[in-house]
Amino acid sequence: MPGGPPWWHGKLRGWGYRMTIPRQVILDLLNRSSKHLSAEDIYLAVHRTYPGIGLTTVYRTLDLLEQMRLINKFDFGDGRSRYELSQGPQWRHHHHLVCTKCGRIIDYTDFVTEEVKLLDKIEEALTKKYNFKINTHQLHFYGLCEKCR
Amino acid sequence: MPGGPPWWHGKLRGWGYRMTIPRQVILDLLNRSSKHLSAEDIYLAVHRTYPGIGLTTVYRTLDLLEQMRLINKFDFGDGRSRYELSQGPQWRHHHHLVCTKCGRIIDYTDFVTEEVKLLDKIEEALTKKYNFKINTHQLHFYGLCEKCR
DNA sequence: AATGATATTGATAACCATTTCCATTTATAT
DNA sequence: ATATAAATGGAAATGGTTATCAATATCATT
Ligand SMILES: [Mn+2]
Ligand SMILES: [Mn+2]
Ligand SMILES: [Zn+2]
Ligand SMILES: [Zn+2]
Repeated sequence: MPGGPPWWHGKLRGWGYRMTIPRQVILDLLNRSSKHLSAEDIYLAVHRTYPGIGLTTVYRTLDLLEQMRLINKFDFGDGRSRYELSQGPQWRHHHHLVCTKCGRIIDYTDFVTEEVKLLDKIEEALTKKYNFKINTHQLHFYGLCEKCR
Repeated sequence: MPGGPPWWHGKLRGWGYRMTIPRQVILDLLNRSSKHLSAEDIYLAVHRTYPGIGLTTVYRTLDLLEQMRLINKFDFGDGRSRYELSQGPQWRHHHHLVCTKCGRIIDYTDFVTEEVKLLDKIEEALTKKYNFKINTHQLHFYGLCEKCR
């Protein structure tokens, strides 16, 4: 691993948190994954190399990273929360297609420019009208994927 | 209650289901409410007049109505599912503002025309590109409401 | 490099929304 | 009215997530 500490190293310190092995390992996994991982997914993946890391710590770390807004937390309706890195080198703003039959999730970036333009406009108007400070948004399309339709 | 059976009466029969008292009562409550009710909310409200209706039946009925697409099921992130009628006399297409502090949910209809126009266009393109049959969508803005910001 | 304050961890148990089970009741076609 | 399958409700089970707490690891200070 060349090139000094990863990009998120300073973020944790900046928020006054310590840089621990579980946090590094979990962040590294999320950084290398392009999937939408559940807490258990992460626990199992991490467990192969670091059997000492407990599920509780996974949950705690995910909560922490979500509060720092380093990751996004989703509920796609399958009974468990799922997480993805919200920023980083290869990150792009995107939304989701969710198959209600098999649970497959497709990231799409088509039209995001147009979407984000409209959403920004809406955000601004809603902020004024309802005096509501908007931090994030989620747009999900639900339906049947190629295999399931 | 003048005017014959309510508008949803035929729907259940049309799907081959029986019209039972719990189903009538739950649908009537959802029809009269403008809130986003949890299963427990519904159970408690219904329980005052019909103490015999059990929580299990509430869950079962909500599942049924969701499958029939008479209601929408949401997860706003507070650990329980919430439901609203998806059609009916006073229904209008709308999206949601969710306060991450107090859980307040605001329905808004501003810009829905523009939104829906763009979303329809996106839906069409995504359907083609990913061979994905889209049934519904959800757009949530998360932030802090007037009181909490 | 050793120290000490305290942030963090991991195992276990608790929590709680939702499901499963199954005997009983109810709706409806005949 | 009767028969039959659908629907119900209470109790117990399930499963993802959170609370508890003693043990451990981090890191500013020495
Ligand atoms: Mn994604
Ligand atoms: Mn609504
Ligand atoms: Zn599918
Ligand atoms: Zn609020």
